Amino acid sequence: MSHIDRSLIAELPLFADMPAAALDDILHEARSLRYPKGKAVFQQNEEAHSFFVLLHGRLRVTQVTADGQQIVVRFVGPGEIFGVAQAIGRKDYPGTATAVTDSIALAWPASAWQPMIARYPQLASRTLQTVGGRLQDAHSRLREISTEQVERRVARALLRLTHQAGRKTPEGVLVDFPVTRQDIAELTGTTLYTVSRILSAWESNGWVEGGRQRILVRDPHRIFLLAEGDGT
Amino acid sequence: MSHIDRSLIAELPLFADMPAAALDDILHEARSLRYPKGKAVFQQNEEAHSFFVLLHGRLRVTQVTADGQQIVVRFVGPGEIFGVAQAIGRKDYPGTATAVTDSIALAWPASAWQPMIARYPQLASRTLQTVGGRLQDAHSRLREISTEQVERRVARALLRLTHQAGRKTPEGVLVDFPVTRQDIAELTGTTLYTVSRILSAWESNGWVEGGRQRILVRDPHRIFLLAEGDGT
DNA sequence: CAAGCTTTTTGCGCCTGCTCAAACACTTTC
DNA sequence: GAAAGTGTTTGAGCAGGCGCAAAAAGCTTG
Repeated sequence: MSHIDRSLIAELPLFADMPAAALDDILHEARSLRYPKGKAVFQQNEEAHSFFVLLHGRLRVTQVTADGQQIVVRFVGPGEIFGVAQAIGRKDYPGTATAVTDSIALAWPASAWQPMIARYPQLASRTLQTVGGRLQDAHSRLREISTEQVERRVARALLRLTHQAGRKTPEGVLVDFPVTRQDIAELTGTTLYTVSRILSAWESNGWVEGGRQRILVRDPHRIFLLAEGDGT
Repeated sequence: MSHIDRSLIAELPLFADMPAAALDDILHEARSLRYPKGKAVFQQNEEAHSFFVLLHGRLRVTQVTADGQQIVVRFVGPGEIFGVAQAIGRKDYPGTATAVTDSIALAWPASAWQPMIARYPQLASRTLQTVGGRLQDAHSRLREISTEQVERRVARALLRLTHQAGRKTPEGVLVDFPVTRQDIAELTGTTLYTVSRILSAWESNGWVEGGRQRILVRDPHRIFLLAEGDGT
């Protein structure tokens, strides 16, 4: 059995202020797994055999409808807990998690969840906060998709992406993982054609710079105004 | 200080299998409050002073956008915990909860949450399941609103309403609290005009029967087919 | 029971954004 | 470095559903 060093997780909010012995105890059941770009960590409807903490990389969580349409539920970044299906009372995963960059995750068997929160109740409490935050995100998206026009929704999605994974460059803020127009369409409830048109228009204004699976925001304030401002 | 009988909550899933002493302990800090139809239990952005369990009645939870547009987040029914803002790490309520029928709720001060889950960890675990369920609902709605046409979304919303609060009558299933066309529009991300047109069309087919703040589903299977079926 | 208010219906015109098609650009593979 | 694969752009046409307006239908209040 491979040993996992507690320093890998000691800094994460989920495990903050936990004694070293507790961290070692928690890590005892964990495996560390590599997911090369494109590989799925788990599939929608698959039995929820594990839950995870992402150590490195980036995942895209999607759901497909009965007729094959897809939406992007969220992107998962380092330090986040994910795949907590059994914690919210599900037997299977409600979505598919796919690595969009080479990723490393810790995995615990689903059966470890109950004993773990029994011994360390703050884990339940912190997971509740995480899930609560996701619920609010989902409600924000519902509010936006219900009431706002596509361009504004795309602006908001782009801002979120830069906050989640923005890397500052001399040119502006770059979304630091591969994102397709299709991804943005599935985040905002529109089509890849419409996203492409909107980004092209912004690019011709010099506000962003596109590229294959690449978006650089040259003028974040401008995008912010599109997202939040009045019609001016 | 008024005493609240533990029999009021002993049957609720949230408190299932808890000893009588624990229930009494939990109830010690609770107040029971009446909300006549139309009164708000709490307002969006208000400081989250309390969390609640609904004993009787029905609430509508809404959010308004900066420019005054509104969406319906959910309806709350008897037995449900709600207003758990502080449990998910918020200082204020993210939405407004309004009684749509005369309602009675138990209220605990927000400050009681941490001690309560420290003493009864299963409360955190069960709240996590509740919030997780809401997250899945929100994702379902996002999926639907992103990928489906309005008529199908209205069909789904109507089915949900009948499952949440349907009363069987000889004529069909009646949604057992006042729902306006506007409510359904705000649930499905459309306008009250479109909802009215759709319900009128269904009514002329004999599948539903409308009325002021009233919807009777005469042919639930038909509505189910609209929601789930292929295009036939 | 008349007046006033809220909710619902319906008509009409229009626009946002979708669909489909085709070309183009960039990467990866052999 | 050609070929194949994947992602992006752009045009043209069209329609689902929105916005507005006005009337009708139900409550409810004095």
